[in-house]
Amino acid sequence: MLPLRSKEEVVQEFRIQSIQDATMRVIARKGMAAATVQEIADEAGVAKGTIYLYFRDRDELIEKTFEGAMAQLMARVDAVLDQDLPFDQKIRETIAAKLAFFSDNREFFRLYLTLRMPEGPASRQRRKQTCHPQYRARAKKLAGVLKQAMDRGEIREVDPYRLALFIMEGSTAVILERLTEDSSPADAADVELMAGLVLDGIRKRE
Amino acid sequence: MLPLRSKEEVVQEFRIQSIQDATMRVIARKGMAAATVQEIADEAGVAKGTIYLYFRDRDELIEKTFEGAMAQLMARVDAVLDQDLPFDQKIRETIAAKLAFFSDNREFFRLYLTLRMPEGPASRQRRKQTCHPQYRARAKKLAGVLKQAMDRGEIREVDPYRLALFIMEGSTAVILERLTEDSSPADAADVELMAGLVLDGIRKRE
DNA sequence: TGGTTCACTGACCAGCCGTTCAGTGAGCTG
DNA sequence: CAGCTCACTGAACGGCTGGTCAGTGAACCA
Repeated sequence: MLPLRSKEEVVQEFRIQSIQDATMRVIARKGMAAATVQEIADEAGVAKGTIYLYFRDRDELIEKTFEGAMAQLMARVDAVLDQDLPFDQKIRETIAAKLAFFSDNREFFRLYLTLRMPEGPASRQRRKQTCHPQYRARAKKLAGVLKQAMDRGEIREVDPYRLALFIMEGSTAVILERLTEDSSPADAADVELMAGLVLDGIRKRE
Repeated sequence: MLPLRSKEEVVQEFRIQSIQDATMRVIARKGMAAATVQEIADEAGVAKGTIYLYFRDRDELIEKTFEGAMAQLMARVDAVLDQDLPFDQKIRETIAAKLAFFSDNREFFRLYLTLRMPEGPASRQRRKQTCHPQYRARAKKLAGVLKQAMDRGEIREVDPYRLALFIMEGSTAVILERLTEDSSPADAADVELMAGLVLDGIRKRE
């Protein structure tokens, strides 16, 4: 019975994961720019050089780390959007999923903040462009769902992409605020607050 | 007849302004972290040392620059909020003011993005904490206006602060998108899109 | 058990950038 | 015009950090 992964592969994967986890923790503490390779190495319990066995350079490390975490969030949201649910339920669950994700990965939210938008044009950055990855892709996906609802006449017609941005960013802001207050009021109430705003906002005018 | 400002003061003010303008341009081009003092000096047409005659260090330079620009935006928004207008008009004009400001200072919006939220906890940052200044103050001011409208029964009751955040960030996202597309569709339409969403979203339920 | 491999280590290096400060010269003053 | 002032300059400095690579030793092999 052959194992699916060789022992080496398992070890390697474990290392990569440890280092990425450490990266997230350090960035959560210090912020993007101040996170040094040395500190990440210390946090991961390895030598600095080891990191360069698994990642080409600091930029790749951060990019990969971010992509990994982002993929998790997207997977959760996509799971909701792809389900066959009534429209308003999708909105509610999308928001709830995002909220749950940020609660699970409190530390991650700073990384998210700093990477959501690119820092400058591709040309001539001190640190090579550190991706703002599937931000648009996510917005477009939501826009698609909204468009469908418009076509079915469930909500009124507006520019779906801008509406998607408005919803995404608005709800993110509230969610982040919720995390910044260390208090943790009932999640459900927050979801209802936001979903209510959005759904009333785009309801057909009589 | 004594001049209100001595010649020296005028020159000094001019220098400070040139340097701050240059700072904004460089940050707009390169992003926050990659903006070096040397390049700012070149852009302003002065020697690197000169900058240190007017600003304690790089952090103070960036902070002051940001505060200056921010004050402009706040002044415009405050002007609207303090007027004696019907509530929905205030929402519309607030959004319009923000849109106009970002249009006038396209370059500024990157600075805004990077500074909107703090990068990390005060402790042990490579660059000393580079302020996220009156973000909360602005949100609270808007929250106050919303609260008044609730008290007067014009809109339904929800947590005013979170509502304010939702509106601010949602509309900012759309405005930034508008600036990123180089196209410049009619401003009025965008204002109506957002104001419409918000106003319907918080209208009293029948 | 001696040999070989190779993941891992961490001292070291090179370059970058914020900050300083001795020097310069334009402009004022007596 | 001599002398002084002081805003301004930019070469030099020092600290920091990303990236390197010769060395180490545990694990495996023959």
